[in-house]
Amino acid sequence: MYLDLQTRLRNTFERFIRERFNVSAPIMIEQPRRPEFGEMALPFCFELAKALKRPPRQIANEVVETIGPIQGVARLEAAGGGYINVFFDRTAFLARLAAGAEDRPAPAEGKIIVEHTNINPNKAAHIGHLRNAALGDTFVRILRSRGRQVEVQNYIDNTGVQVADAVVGFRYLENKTSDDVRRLAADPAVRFDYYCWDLYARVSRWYDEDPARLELRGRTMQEVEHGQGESARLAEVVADTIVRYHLATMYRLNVEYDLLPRESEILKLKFWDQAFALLKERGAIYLESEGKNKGCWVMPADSTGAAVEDSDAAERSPDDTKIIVRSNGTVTYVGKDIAYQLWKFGLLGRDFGYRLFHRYPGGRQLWVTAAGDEDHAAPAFGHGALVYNVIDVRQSYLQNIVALGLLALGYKEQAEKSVHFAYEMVALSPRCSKDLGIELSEEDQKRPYVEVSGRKGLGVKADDLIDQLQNRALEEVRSRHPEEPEEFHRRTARQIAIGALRYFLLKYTRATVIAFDFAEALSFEGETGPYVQYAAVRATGIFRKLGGQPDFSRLSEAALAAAVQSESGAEYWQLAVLASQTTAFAEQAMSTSEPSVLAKFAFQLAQAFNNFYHRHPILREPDPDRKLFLLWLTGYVRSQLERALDLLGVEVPEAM
RNA sequence: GCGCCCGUAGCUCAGUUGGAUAGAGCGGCUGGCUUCGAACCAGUAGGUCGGGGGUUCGAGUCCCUCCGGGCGCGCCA
Repeated sequence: MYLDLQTRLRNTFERFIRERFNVSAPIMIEQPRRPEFGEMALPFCFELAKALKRPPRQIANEVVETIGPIQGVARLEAAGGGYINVFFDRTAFLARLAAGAEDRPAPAEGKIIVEHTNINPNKAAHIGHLRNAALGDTFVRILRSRGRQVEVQNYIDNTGVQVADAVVGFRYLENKTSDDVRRLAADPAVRFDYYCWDLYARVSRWYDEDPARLELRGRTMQEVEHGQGESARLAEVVADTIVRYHLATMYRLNVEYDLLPRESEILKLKFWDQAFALLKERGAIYLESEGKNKGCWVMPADSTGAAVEDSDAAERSPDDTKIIVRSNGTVTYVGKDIAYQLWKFGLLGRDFGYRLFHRYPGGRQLWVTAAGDEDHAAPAFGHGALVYNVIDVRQSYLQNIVALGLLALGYKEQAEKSVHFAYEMVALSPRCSKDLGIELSEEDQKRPYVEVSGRKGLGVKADDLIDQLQNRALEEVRSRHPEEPEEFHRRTARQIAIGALRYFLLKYTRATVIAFDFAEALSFEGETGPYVQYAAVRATGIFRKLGGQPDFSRLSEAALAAAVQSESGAEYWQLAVLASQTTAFAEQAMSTSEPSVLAKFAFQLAQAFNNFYHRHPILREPDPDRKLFLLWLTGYVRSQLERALDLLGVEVPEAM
């Protein structure tokens, strides 16, 4: 609705100024600062002033006088130094909203692959992982709402060093066999992921005490990669068990996946060998014959991961290359990542096998890669037209190298369509570290925040935080609704806790470091998820009291006109027109890859509704036509709040 | 050293490819529950947008420079 009108305006003005002034200019549309300035403001006359060498206000006047009527627009007004303000035909706009008109997404162009979460399966998830998943999942929801076909992948590095470290811990620090660990993992009294969290920190300290012990890690890693023997069996138990924990944790936050591509299959199916052959064949990498990188296969790249000027390989500085294959013949992490990225675009010439891993209660199927025991009825994975990798900003260098690898292979388009969806880390505020009982060095105490470290066991575990939020919410819900059954208390507390958590993680822009603080994260007041949920719940409450939805087909155009022209008409109108912008904000969140704009919008709409709710006692409205209108408006705002929250992955409770 | 990011109210943050009088939340102060349930609403105080130059009709936004902070740049992942 709103978006359609915006598009219509843009096209109309573009055509008009091209015909009248013989210039083409992009038409920016912005939100006026104040409601008296109308619903949309166009500042393009300022731009035109330069080309035409005339004062902007004069151009604005001319445009307003000569452009003629535009469908859906009541009037145009030249304002300020040269703005054109657009005033909608309010009654017509509301009538179309009431008739259920909606903005349609533009036709989609191929599959989008979004990779997110990607937690090393050797310990419990922490708050940093939650930010990744919340951002990734919200972005996916937004893409899907705009008609895009999306495949969500959660990459599992089940043969990497971190898993090897857990194996070292069980095998050499605790003298456990794979059967012992299997029993431990199956013991309902043990939180296996928490157990591993501590074990991982212990192993890291154990290495620090005697660096010679790192040799054991190297050997273990090779055994794990090889896929056979006791270490490999142990690794499988650890990784598989912890992946299940991670999926359960993420499911608490309403996050689901389509596919778990695993490193073990990348190895078994020789993805790297294929990529290596391609890279050599096309000259993307070469064997270094001298210098410190002698014997390594390297790719030209500068220290930011950007391409370097063509020059003779012999003269190139070792600093302008990135090692892809080590001198001992083993491949680096980026090498495998290049292979994986090629597969995502369907460029590798090789595919995984798949088998069904899990069926979510809502019906979505989660598949995992397989080799040997695959199910041939699996859907077609990969072959993306556009790929988003949701990884924190510290991975920029490696993400650039991956894209550069594609470019060096001649896949310019796919290199451009490899998007690093970057975000800043979640760190701990000094106060938070103190709350956790963490001793900080003097140096760390002076810092604005402390980095989370899995190695040190320094961080807030995801499930601990969710539990805390849930307990707080539970207390609150119980005291407010003592008459309701325990089942209601638990369900509602969960919805509120997740609403608070997801909103908290999404309200910051991606470039902002979140210095985690319990007081802020645990708040249910002010700019929080529960505030927005509460606004929607209040609207529900009105209809509950009323005993159901009235028949809105009885809402006449005359009643709409009377309402917007009434004393409070401007208020009603502003609320309605704000609510009608849900899709426009979703579109903006998508095009800027910035979910926070949608979070901010949801809060703004909730705020507007709460104000309206406070000022207008709807059920006591004496005029039946007006009452029907107010009920319609309430229902409409509620539906839009629910939509916005759904895109943020937040549910609306029945009552709060 | 090179590259990227950040610096806006006491605190935490928004600020729409440069636009109209810089906005929220928290905290402070004042007021509002006989109600569609106050997880709420209203009012109020609080700003040389890190400093300095520049670009232009117009700069929190772009450029340069300085200051302060963070993160990258490994035969780790």
